Amino acid sequence: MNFQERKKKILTALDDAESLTVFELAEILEASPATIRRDLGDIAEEGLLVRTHGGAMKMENPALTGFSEKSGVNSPVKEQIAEKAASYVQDGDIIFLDCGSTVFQMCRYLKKKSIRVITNSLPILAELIDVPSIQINLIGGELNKARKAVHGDKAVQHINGYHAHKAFIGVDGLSAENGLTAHSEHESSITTAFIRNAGQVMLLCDASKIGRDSYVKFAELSAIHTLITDADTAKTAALQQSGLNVEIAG
Amino acid sequence: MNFQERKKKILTALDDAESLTVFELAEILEASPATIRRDLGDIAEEGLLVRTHGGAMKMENPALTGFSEKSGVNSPVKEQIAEKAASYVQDGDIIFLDCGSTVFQMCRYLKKKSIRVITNSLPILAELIDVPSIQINLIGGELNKARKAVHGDKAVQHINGYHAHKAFIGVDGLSAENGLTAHSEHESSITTAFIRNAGQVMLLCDASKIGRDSYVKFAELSAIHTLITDADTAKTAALQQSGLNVEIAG
DNA sequence: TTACTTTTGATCAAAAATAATCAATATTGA
DNA sequence: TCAATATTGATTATTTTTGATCAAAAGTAA
Repeated sequence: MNFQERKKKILTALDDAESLTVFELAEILEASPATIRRDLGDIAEEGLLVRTHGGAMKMENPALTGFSEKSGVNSPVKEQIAEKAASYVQDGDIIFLDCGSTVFQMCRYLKKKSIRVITNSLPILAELIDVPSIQINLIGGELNKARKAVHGDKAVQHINGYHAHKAFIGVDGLSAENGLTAHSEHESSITTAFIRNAGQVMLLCDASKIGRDSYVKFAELSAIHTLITDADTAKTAALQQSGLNVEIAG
Repeated sequence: MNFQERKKKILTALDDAESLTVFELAEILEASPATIRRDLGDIAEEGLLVRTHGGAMKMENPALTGFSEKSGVNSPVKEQIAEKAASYVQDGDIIFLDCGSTVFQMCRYLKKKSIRVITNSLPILAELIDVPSIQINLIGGELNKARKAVHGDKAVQHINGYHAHKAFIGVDGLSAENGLTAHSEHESSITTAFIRNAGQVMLLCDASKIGRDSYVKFAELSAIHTLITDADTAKTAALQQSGLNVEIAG
């Protein structure tokens, strides 16, 4: 049985029982306690259960923490990009965090830092709200329930009232010809606002999106200071020739 | 049994009994008094109960735990007030919901309605986000982690950008002499903004707060259209003489 | 007030659980 | 196929939790 299967079974089992011990789970899953501990540690880090001494308890409110359940498996690639991106954040920074699964993965690596986070993403909010060293400003506006994020004119105006040292953003498409593209104006207007009001803009983007264009063209390549990606130099060559600073993660 | 489980049981037990001794809890949880004392110390530090000499008491206004405030602390009185308040909400309404436990209880009774809710409270957000018939606007600004709500200048400015049919608010104190009073300026400035931008203002307030004054005086009685309370007419007489419309719940 | 009782917080040793390490096995990609 | 990588389970060292003990502090009654 692999990790994904065990994860599913553990969460199902915890849904019935309020809480279970490592040994109970070891018996249910026919795996060793060591494996169960590793699994529980990983799942707890995703915020889907509460680790206790000796076992685990069901999360009371997975409503807003459910980015990982929505996007299924967080790919190792996204994690590497997120980790690299997080390494650009220093204590004392004020940063914008866009909504999007790769940016969300940064949370893990931000928890040890002393920073202020300004975001429109509810999963990010849920993930960081219990970290004492991180202060949070929430972007207000209309709530997009599907994306678990805030958007709209009011949100853009609100972002314009802030200035951050760095912005970490995502896109749907990126190419030397068309710059940054998205598949919705709602999203792109928020991202544009982050770009406009940040000192440095870091774009997190996995290889699959490079060279691909979506239909809303919302920013030039020159708006970005650094692209953080897992793509190889062959794919990013055109971008680098356009003067973009590229950082390969992994 | 581990700490997380005991914590849950202690809070549940305290919800029924008003207060319990260390020895009573030790018996209920089958743990030693030393363990109970440690637990009570830790939980008290989180602000979820009041430590007394020899035991613990229920917190009247515990900081909203988690996003979704589960069972925990809803008194029947607050529920009656909340139900009555919700009966003032009609389909199509745009309403402001303040943060505070009584206003939060309204959520239960709002779920069948088709409305737009504008709020600064994260527990309310979490409670209503999955209701398809309710659209939500989130007030943006600085996040107060302890209260799980947004506040600050930006939040007030943001509220000023909206107009709602009705506002449902709470207070810490209410009297004919001093009007509405609060514990903190942060809270009161938000509530003031709701009052200023709503067509009708409904004040949800249990009997214990009537005739009591807190130290930040932030609005006149005349700002309120209807007081919804469980207090008897003896207590509300002075308020009614000042021209306040009083609705008794229950 | 003073004497007496209760409660507490600190300390400590025992027990339980965990994290780290390592070898064996399974999986993946060339 | 083989080499490289990842996963698993066992072993060991470390950490956490717990209950007992006891002096100090807080509460109570005279």
